Amino acid sequence: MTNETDQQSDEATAPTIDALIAERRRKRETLAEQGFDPYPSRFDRTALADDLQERHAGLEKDTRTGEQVRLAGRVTAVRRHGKLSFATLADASGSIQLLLQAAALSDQAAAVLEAVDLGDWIGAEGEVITSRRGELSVDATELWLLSKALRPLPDKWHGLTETDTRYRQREVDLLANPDSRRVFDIRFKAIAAMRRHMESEHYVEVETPILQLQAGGAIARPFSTHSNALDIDLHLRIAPELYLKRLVIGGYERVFEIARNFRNEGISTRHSPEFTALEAYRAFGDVTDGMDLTEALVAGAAQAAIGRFGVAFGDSEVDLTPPWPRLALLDLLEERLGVRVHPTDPVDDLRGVCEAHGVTPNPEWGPGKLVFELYDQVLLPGLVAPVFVCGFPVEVSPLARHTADDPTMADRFELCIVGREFANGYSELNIPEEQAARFEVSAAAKSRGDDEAHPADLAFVRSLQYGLPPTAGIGVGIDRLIMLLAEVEAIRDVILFPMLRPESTE
RNA sequence: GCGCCCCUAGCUCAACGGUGGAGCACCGGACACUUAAUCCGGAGGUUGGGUGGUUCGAGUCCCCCGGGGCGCACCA
Repeated sequence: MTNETDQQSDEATAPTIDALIAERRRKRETLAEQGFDPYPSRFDRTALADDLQERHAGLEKDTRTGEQVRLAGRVTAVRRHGKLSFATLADASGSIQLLLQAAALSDQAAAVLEAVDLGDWIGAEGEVITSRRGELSVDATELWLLSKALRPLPDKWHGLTETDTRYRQREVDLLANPDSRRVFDIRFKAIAAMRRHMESEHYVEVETPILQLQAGGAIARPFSTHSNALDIDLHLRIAPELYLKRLVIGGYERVFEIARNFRNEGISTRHSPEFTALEAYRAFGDVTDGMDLTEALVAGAAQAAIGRFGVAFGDSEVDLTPPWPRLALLDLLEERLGVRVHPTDPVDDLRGVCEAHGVTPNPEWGPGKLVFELYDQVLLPGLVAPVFVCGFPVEVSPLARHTADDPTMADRFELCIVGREFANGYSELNIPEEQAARFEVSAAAKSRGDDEAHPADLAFVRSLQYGLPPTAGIGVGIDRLIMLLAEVEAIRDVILFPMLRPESTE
């Protein structure tokens, strides 16, 4: 921290916070003047709070264990009683009480106790005991200030509620709000579990380009940037799909990437401009293997992250216990609409069905897109319990293999839970000529100004000409899965540092 | 992009259009078993910004700007 930065913040904030910071600085300087380093370079700890709590659970009150420990963490509470004080020390594992008797403290410990503020990082050494009231404590004889919190932490009881500050200063949110920690612990446990599962299935984790000449693999508007060295415009990836399939062509028969994707589109409770997806490709598999993998990943993530299959989301209670039904889209639509639709139906008929169910058809939409919109707007919202919806129109699946007996439908599934889509997968289209033809159609649409068309990627077609084996591919929306598991409704609550407008300078 | 709502001390919240308060945190003091410690005293404010408007008087009503939230539209 430089003086320049300090001065800036001094000018930018109200005088009272400056007074609070100045007071904490004064305490730090006092410690330094007494010869105690306020910023030691390291600290060796020998115990974690939760480990002590577990090992000494149920101990009688007023017990001395004889066990000497060194702890480190943040001070979250101090209760001073003249010559006896108590402090709560919180580390990454949990928290434990420090018992601080003036007569037992070293000179440094006494000075640190005098100078300590809520939020400071400290180290403590002492014997594990229980207090007269029976609380497990460390009867400290030594204290070290490890780093001072110059800024006061949010109210320990009420935490931090302003969402703006919670997102902009996530570190403060994390240390003030246990529920925020809970959500991100779920996130990281879920992702770790999925990674373990992929590893156990012998998938190789790979990294593919984020900066791409052409943003392919999905249908979305990309972010743009520029390479100075090459003097070319580039796009941030909207999906890793095409590169992952090229790796399968190259001989990596099972690959996956936990990929940050970027889409220059609307921001909402459910949409973040950068979001995380797990994409996986498995040679010699088809859409059925994709569903098996998806089911194992999601169920395994739930088990690892929250230890149960039941979740309450919004007004819904859902049971994620596998297996989940695999039902044909066209059957589900027939059941829901009372009429059987198919991409080969006359467009006007399909438009009529749309209108009858409150879907306003866009004149540009072909029959496949009309069927898809019926699914998306009419069927999907009612799919609460987990279900694999199988079989989607080729028209809206430009990279998926068509069904053996129906050239207008693709071997593709979507996983639907609580009326939302959580995963998507298909048997990959591996016939170069057919892929080229699909690109031609979509590129023509794109040149007519259709933003929703997939761009033609000739390099990818060339790759397919070297031979993509039969391959199953899946994509799982990680952020939305975490929302479901953590039972939170805003995508920003599961992203550590969500994209926000620039902070106001006023 | 459109509509509705929110922004008051470091944090959490009050204040009919009539002198901006409380709890926690902070400062000084007391206190040897507390745990949202307690008790006594004190300090802390350009009410998101606006030498915009209405009014005798604006935190409060209106307008503009900034940020955020929710809903709708696009999207996963």
